[in-house]
Amino acid sequence: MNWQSDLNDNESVFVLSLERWYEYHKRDLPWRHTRDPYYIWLSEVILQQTRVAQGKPYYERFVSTYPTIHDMARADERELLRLWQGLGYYSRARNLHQTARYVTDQLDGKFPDTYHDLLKMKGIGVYTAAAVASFAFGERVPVVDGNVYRVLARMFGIQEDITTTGAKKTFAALATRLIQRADDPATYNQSIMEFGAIQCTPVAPDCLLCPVQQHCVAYLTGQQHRLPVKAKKAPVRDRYFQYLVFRNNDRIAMRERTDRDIWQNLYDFYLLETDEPKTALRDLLLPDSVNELVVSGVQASVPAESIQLLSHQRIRALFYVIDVPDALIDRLPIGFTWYSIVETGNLPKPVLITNYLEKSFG
DNA sequence: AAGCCGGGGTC
DNA sequence: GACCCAGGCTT
Repeated sequence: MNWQSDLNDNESVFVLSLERWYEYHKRDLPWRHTRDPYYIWLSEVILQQTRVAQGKPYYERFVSTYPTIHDMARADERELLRLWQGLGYYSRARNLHQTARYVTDQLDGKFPDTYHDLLKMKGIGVYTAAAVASFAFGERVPVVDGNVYRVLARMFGIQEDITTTGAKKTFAALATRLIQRADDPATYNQSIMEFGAIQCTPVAPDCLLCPVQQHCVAYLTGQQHRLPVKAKKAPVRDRYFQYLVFRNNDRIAMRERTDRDIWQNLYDFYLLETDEPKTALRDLLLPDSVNELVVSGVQASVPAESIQLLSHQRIRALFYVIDVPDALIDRLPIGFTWYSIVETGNLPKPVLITNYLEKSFG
């Protein structure tokens, strides 16, 4: 036996062991009872950068609200965004809607059925294309997600920084070779991700009960805690949001966010962003038209403060409630509309805003 | 290649 | 507080 077939043997044992492990340890998840590409796709988009436990209730809600891709295509985008509210990365919801409409209107409702064609859809990248192609259509193409990077880096002792382009090619090539040894490509793809989620976890992997312990370079060399290698991200940026919450009786002024910024297409209040933290209304430099509302109005109580942590930003928000006199209700800045408290409940909003409304007006 | 885009769970 | 999650898009 030459060195190459020996290596292949090792890889085959790894692949077949994972598939066997999966049949015994897999969780019972709703999207594992279907091969309908619409449901598979929906679940995969929801699960992008999202834990199963967080995404599952959203999946149930989407499936019951939009039983077919046609239902989703027909849906109002605002309603879809509201259903997505709280899940984050809202471009996923907008892309979901676009792709649903594209498949319904341009492809006669027939979902693309190859990795190659799936990649062309909005919001479907290499991971999701591979997931749908293998789970729904049985195509032999490997998924490479965060779990796979971790499992492969440990198993094969790969030291490359997984954030680099070179490493992505290394892992993709290895994954492509491995899936050739799989008994069933869909099962293998599921198994390596499930294995990463349950057994080969980021911290405190359960190596002592690991079925491929003796094949794992990291375990055999005591490196499992420091693999995969991943470059540190830039520190989170601090942002200071001063929200003017214009109120008139039981109505509040809100607008849709349209800038190239966080929370696109979600609703919030009049916003002044400052470079430094502020604590008083009089320190804010406001446009004259807005200042008119402020000086003519009555500031209710002290501003509420709230901090929202994103993966890349720390938002420190202050909410100043301004009671606008009836005479000035037509002077709202462009884009703003009065909404009753009840109506604001129907608007898609960032969690920061939802929490604030709940706390102050709920 | 690097930056941007959420929110939540876990240690 | 740090890490990271069934990533993708834009520049």
